Amino acid sequence: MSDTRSAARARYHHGDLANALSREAVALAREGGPEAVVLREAARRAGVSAAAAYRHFSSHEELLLVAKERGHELLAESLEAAMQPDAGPRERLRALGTAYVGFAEAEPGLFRTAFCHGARELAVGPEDLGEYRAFRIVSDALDALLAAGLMPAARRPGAEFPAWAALHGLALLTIDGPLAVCDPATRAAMLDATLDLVERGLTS
Amino acid sequence: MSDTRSAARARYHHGDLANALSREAVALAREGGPEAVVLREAARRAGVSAAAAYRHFSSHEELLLVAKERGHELLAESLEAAMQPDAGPRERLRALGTAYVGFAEAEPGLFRTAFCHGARELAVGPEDLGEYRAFRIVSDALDALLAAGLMPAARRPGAEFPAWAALHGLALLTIDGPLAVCDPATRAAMLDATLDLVERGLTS
DNA sequence: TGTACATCAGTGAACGCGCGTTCACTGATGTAC
DNA sequence: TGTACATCAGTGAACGCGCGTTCACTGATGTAC
Repeated sequence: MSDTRSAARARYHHGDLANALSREAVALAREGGPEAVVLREAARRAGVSAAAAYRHFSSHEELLLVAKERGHELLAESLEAAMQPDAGPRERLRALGTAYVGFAEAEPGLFRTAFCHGARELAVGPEDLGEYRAFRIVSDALDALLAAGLMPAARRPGAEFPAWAALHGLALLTIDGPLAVCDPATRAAMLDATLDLVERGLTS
Repeated sequence: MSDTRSAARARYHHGDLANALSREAVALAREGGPEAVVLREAARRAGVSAAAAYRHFSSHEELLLVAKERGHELLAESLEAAMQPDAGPRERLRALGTAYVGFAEAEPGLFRTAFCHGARELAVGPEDLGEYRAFRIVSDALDALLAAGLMPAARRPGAEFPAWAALHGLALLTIDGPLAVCDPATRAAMLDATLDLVERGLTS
């Protein structure tokens, strides 16, 4: 009762193994990106045999997918948390971009996992957002920009992609590319320049 | 003499093994991205024992690095080939962006390898371009834009990053993200929208 | 021009490793009567 | 309330696999005399 978690682990029946394995998979992704999401290691950390994982996941790929989806979820939550609703649409957009790159810097492993190659792509188009919640959030920010009359209506359709692309690209150049070895001040300046470009590009 | 290559392979001394292994490493990257660059497989394809590779590369990482660098090289060549010098700076910039995303689509494995995590990052800053030739090319295109008076001088320093980020992000969303499952027409439209955003963002 | 020899670039077998996955099993749980 | 039994969630050993890397070796090359 004082420690239900370790008590649960000590029991022959774990009681919550599916969740525990998912948690560990996410922790592994966090620490080492998609390659680090190893079924045996997740089981090890959950205090359980490797075979036990197969009662809850049909394959390694399925476990990786969980980490991937959780990565997208946490990214989206991070974006939502960064935007206070009373701010103007321009400020919201900038806050969004800052949070996006900030998440990638703070959680590179998870970010890489969320966007890693393979392990099933989620279908999505300019109007069908699928499970990319980050996309939905960018979309809302652009709607706000449009509603405030800061953006030509003709430019609105599909504008999520250019905006997202700029942020996404900067995030990747920051964690895996040339900006990875730059000092924080330079990185902040480049983020600012990118936000300027996006803002100007949308609102001209 | 009629077939120097296979003759060379048949010989006990290969004669050009370092280059052959590099070639195979690039081929593997092309086919399956960085994870596919496997030292043993490169040796196998070169018709040589795995151990032989260690006469020319000190480790698997070194071989991977070769593929990585070659990826950057081919990307740069592809960009250069896409720009005819008689075009105006705006057109050159668009051609550049189109070629960048086009390269990623045509050679996703190589593109992913070029920008893959780990295996030593090359130092580079806004003024120190390092070995990223693509960066230099983007830089030149922006210089041309500036020289033509299409861009405020104050905006020029460090402008490579926002521009590059937008293209890079779109490329990644195209090969590993939501745009991967879209039809070519949608992809082309999103490329266009991104080029618009970049152009407007730079020249306003 | 011919021969001895150092050097170099290969061989192939083996090493240890960690992975995903399967299997026959066993201990715990909970339901039917 | 108590007992028989089906079901379920674990175990642990084993499978085959392919990897990077090392080692003692050997065949080819080219240089010195």
